Amino acid sequence: MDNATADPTDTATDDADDAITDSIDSIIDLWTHERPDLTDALWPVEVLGRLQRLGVALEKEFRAFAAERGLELGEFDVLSTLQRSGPPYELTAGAFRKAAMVTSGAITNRIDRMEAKGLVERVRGTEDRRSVKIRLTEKGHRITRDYLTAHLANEARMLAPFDREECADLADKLRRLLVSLGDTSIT
Amino acid sequence: MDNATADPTDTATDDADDAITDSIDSIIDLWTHERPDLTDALWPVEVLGRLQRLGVALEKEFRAFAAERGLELGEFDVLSTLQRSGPPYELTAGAFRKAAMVTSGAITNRIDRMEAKGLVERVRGTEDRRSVKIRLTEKGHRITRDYLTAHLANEARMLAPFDREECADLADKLRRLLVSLGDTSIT
DNA sequence: GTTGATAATTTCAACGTTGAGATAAAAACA
DNA sequence: TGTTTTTATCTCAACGTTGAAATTATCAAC
Repeated sequence: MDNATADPTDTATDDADDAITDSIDSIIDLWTHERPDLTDALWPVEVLGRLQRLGVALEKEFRAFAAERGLELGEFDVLSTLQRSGPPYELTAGAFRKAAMVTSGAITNRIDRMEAKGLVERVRGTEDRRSVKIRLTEKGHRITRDYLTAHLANEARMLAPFDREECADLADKLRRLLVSLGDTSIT
Repeated sequence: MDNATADPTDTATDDADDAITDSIDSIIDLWTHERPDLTDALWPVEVLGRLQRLGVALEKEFRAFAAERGLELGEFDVLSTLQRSGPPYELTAGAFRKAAMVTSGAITNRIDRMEAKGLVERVRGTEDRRSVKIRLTEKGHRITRDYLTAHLANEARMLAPFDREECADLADKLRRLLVSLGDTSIT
């Protein structure tokens, strides 16, 4: 709900421009008063502060959505990565590590749990026996299919404030930022 | 830490339009082939998938930046929240909980560590003795000041691909999304 | 074939967060 | 006054991730 200004001391701000503001506007407003010397250096916060906060908010949203369906967020990540890889619906642990941006220990842990749940199964590689293929089970397949439709509908709902053109423009800018941070195509 | 995969194997892309692609483009491409029935429902991923991925990437970036300076990411969060609150540079634990979007246990833990480091000190409220004021120490003040300048410079560097108008447009859209997700300021 | 280097995965302790319950003080009501 | 409800913080076990070390397998060179 309300962030920043835990104190009601902001009633002094009189330059009211009735625009709807979010928590980052509040934060920038506080900085402007406390450190006026930094006013001209605060502009990156308008973007990166919001991205940071959206990251936390979205993760919570998606985690709750997954929990309602008996899944951990990282587990859905593995399931959907497997399904979109296409037949035979199996990938190595290393592939998951890159796709999910987590360390190897996290992947081993996730696969352990998901194997216990019967969502995936480990298949030792026939050629390279160092690698282990993670294969989607029939149960995992079914759950992923059902989940995916609901997930996309939920995402569409979250983007209701935007029309398609705005979404496309937003997506383009976010892509440029991702690329500049080194998040290039996986394939 | 390798989200590398930046192999130049696409020097001879055959069917793609020469646009630079990121990991989300790859993911959407995979879905389009594996689940063509969902093609028209994938558009939210262009935005939310990128926001999710940017959230992870930015958190890693900021965490590494903090670690180089001997701070946990959450600790810098507390420090800067305190400093921008202005004199007397003290806030309650509850204020931090809202500002940082974390649970009470996390705040207690952070304050414990930061108190041990001498960055903040607990001051039991004189009026309401349930609440505990967290006050910035002189050492905490100094560290925050130094950190902040470097942090803003780092953020500006990350936004180098954009001009100011693009940043403003991006910020506006992100604000709208935050507000629609309930991240509003005091009205 | 044996050695050495490289590669993929697993193990495991340390760490931070979660979330429910405990503790304690203040406020509301009798 | 005493009782109940509400509010603020702390406690603590469970959980997932990290990151380095260990394990096991492949490959290259001799």
